[in-house]
Amino acid sequence: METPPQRQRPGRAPAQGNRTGRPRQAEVARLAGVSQATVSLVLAGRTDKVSIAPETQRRVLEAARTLGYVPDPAARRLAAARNNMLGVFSFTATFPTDVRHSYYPFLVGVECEAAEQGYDLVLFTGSSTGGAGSGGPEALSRVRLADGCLFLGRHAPAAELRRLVDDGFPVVHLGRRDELDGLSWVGADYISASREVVAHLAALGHRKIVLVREDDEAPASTDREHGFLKGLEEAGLPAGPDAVFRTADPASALTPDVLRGWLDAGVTALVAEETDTGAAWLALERTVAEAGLSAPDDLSLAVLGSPPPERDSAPVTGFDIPRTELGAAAVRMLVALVAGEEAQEPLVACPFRPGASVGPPPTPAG
Amino acid sequence: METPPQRQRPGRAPAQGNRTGRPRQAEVARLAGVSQATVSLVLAGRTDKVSIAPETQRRVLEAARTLGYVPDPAARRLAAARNNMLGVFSFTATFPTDVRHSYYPFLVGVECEAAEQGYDLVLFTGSSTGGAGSGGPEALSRVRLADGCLFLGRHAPAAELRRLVDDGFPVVHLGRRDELDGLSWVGADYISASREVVAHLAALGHRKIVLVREDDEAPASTDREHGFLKGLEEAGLPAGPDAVFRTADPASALTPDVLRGWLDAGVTALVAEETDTGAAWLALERTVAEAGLSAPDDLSLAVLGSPPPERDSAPVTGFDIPRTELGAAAVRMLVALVAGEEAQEPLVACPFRPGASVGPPPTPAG
DNA sequence: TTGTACGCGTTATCAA
DNA sequence: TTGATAACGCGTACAA
Repeated sequence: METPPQRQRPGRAPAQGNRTGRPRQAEVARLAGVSQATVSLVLAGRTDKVSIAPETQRRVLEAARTLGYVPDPAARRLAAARNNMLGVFSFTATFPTDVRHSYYPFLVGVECEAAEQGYDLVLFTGSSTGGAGSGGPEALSRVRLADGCLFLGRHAPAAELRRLVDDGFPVVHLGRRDELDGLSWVGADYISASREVVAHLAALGHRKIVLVREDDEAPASTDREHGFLKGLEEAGLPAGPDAVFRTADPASALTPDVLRGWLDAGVTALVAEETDTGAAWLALERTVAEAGLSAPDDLSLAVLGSPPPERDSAPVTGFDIPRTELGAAAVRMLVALVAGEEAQEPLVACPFRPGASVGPPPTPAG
Repeated sequence: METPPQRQRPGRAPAQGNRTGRPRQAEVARLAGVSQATVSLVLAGRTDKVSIAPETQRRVLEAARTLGYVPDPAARRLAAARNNMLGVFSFTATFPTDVRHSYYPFLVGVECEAAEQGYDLVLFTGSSTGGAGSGGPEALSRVRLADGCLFLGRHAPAAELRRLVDDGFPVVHLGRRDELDGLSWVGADYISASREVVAHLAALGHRKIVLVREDDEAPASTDREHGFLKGLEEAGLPAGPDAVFRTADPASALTPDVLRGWLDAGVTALVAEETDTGAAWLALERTVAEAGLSAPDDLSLAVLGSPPPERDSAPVTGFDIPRTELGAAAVRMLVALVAGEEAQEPLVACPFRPGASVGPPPTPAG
């Protein structure tokens, strides 16, 4: 074997060995006896738009196969602004110790739909863990490796998101997010679902219903209240301030006395919102038990969402949050944005879930 | 070579608006009144090696802050071959429906240690889901976006891994993997841990011990057998072929009759390997119950690993697999490789776990 | 101490 | 149909 002692000509003619040790299009081109541009065209499959001699195509493809050519994702993204990858950024630790609070169900849908759409997934871990660029604006900036990015969690910093959106980087937020205009999001239709729960109760004859909720300004909370009030209105029921019991600490504020006060006032059904912690529902459930009452005999109970899955008791009336479907919908929207299309319908319906905790109101005289 | 006066001056003076709408170093340079190279130096903090006027540095930093400059990860990777990100690739779905079979515990350690080391994490979903480049060699190639990559799962295709390794791309495999030389890996020290379990049994007085294992050539299985046999040897116990019961289907092959046969032959302790499915241990446990026996009175039982966590009965003697620590160790090794250093010790010790399923051998005559 | 020039690997636009 | 050539944004020898 004779390796002529050529001293590395700089630039022009690509030598056989490059920094990465892996063939680039230039090498393929040399082997196929064509130009690098032709290689790019053939490999990108754009042969219909520019039309290249079949024989040439064959040579290029074979050369690529021989050399084991694989495109460099970074270069692809840099040059074409696309590399067929979607980012997912979650602000809480992606792999929390407590699995219940994770975004697992969403991610199942995301992963599945991304594959369906022919995109690969790239997950970025949150800055909460104190990674490389935590704190700085760089933390969010790395998502630019992908063609677009999905954001999970309520606490996505507005400024950074704003920046991405303003730069025209495709972003979809999982969960309603109205204060940032221009930001696309998909979310569960808590309003309709909550209204439906109230309608169900009203249809059974309940005339006085109280909502127990936490003191939180998150859309997920306010949406539920809106839907609840709307449901009361539509059923012709009083929707005064007494209809909503709002407290920062349901566990201590929701005492058996409070509960009995409601019943004495004619309340026959209680509805609790569901949150990350499930505090409102858990407090309600516990207080009812402490007061020696039980649903649906003494009163009806419903939850605006799904109660923590750890209980194996009878199902509670409420609605299901279609987390997997939400993830999939988010991916579809992101793909649309990446393709330069308009974002579609952001709301995903929550199916009503009948349960054993709701019945007709008890007759007044027992 | 002179560039003739073309319209739309190429390169030289970067206009204010670029494709991404986001400032690049050139813009920062213009605002600070320096060259783009200076910006790069200052921003990279290499001011000690080239030494730049403090005043200049101040101007550059301020300009960068004013414009809200953030580096482009793709460009960074392309130019410098580094972007401070570590990849994680798992071949089974990253978010399986069945959480027990996931790599969750590993990932907890990986995420934590990556943050510790100042690296960001990028997760690539497996080709199993049928993503963009499933099947093709491109599936694995996208990991090149990161500085190095961690691979999870037994089924990482050898050819693709070989390619990455040959190209000098830093790769660490989670789990022993010897058939690919040059491939770095970290794994649990099943051999020592299994030996220790046998030593524990021998010290209690057991003289005849049988290992129940599946018919699998995975290192995780063979390592356990090696350690088991080594333990027998060191205790001066017979390590003949009878000492290992190997079957493709423990559930049907491990009958109460087989079990009684062992006891009649003087066997006083049984050891099962732990695998993904836990088939060997589950079969053993069930058969013992069916035979009307119980541990540790009638015989001693141990498992080479941790039994499925769903049981809330007494702890079984065996060893713990330090999954989280394994993830962390893998990250440390990967960081070393990325830095061009040698890979360190690949084995992580599995702590012995005392349990209630092991005791002294029953006295022959009851 | 700072600026010039080039390369990283790909896509895209033109002439030829 | 194909082949130069220019970006894409950043890092870095080397020259000034």
